[in-house]
Amino acid sequence: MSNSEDSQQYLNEMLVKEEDEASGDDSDKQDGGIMLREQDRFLPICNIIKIMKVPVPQNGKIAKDARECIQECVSEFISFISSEAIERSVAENRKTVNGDDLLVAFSNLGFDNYVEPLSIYLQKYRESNKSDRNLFLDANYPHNEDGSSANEAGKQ
Amino acid sequence: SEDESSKGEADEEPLYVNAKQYKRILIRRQARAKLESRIPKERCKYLHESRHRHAMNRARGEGGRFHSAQEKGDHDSSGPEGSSLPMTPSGGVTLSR
Amino acid sequence: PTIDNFWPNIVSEVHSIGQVDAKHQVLPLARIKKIMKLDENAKMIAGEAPLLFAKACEYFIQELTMHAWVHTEESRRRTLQRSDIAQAIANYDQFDFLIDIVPREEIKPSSAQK
DNA sequence: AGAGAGTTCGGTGATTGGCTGAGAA
DNA sequence: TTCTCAGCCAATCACCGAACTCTCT
Repeated sequence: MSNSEDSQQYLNEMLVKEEDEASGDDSDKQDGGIMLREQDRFLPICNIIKIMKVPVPQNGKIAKDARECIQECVSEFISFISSEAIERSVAENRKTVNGDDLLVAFSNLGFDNYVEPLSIYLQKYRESNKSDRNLFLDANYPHNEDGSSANEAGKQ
Repeated sequence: SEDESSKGEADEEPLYVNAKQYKRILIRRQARAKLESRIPKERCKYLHESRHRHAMNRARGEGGRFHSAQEKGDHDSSGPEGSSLPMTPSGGVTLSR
Repeated sequence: PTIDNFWPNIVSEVHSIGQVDAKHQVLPLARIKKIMKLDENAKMIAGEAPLLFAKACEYFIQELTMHAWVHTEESRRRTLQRSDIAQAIANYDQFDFLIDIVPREEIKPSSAQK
């Protein structure tokens, strides 16, 4: 429908943006239905807390301010890396952001520590998906591929 | 070539930041500015009205903790004696396996 | 459990993973994808991208919390609070991208400000 | 072919507040 | 010392993921 006229849409949104909050502070606005809720911008607070408790000692406590702060930081983390990764995928004339774009983005933005474990994780994910598909497809339609009998059975 | 100080810095940000992130920080700042109007300025007390009501109507122990919804309305008031054990969850002994 | 051992432990931990279980993730992939889609330049997103982010976010939360907890202990407290996170962000230049989310002014205690 | 967006659907864990001592001040 | 506030419980229901279809390369 509206694929190539996006620029116009964004300009319209810019114009709509104005000081609209004048009176009342507890009732939320239903302004044309474009207001973002917390569950659209953040990851669930419960999951965040669970992960925060890992490096904190057993008897340690976490203030509410701190939980919400981390919650906001994580969303910025995702957006920050995504922004770089998306730009790379666009630069290579691809419509889809893939895992390799993310890995490059992590590297370019100075998150070098993340690259090795995430590369391994990504590789394992692609392996397990491939093996699942191959087993399923081979059972139904015996396809012949070059070196298709690469079976992996490594488990601790 | 890790040089962070040789940036033609804008007059609005006097702090030096990671050179690898500098450009992206500025781009993200613009992107967040576009979203600013759609973001409520303060956090709401709770996310869902239905879950708020659910929490308010739940049975609570003496210490304010949530308690198993054994009964809703007060029907039993014969003291904590006699039925100290609520019920064995699986009907069997849960000692050890 | 120290900062020096954090990434080596992560690497050995990821090696011990047998098969990646897309199910039972700690963080919901749909929510991660929704956050990525808030970027106006985002068009299509590969399924592996939110999965990678789910892991990366775990690492990020743990590392930031761990750095913050150092300042909690320095102040001889048992409760991690927002100012500890602000200090952690100020002291490690990998966290610079959060400078607008948690401004430097939020560092309350009388401590060194670069 | 394969890969992702947009549905729909059902199963399920994140959401949730009152009391009280841990602990910030 | 004073007094704020985070942990503690588990039942509902909004939301996540799985299974589809459809489009695009």
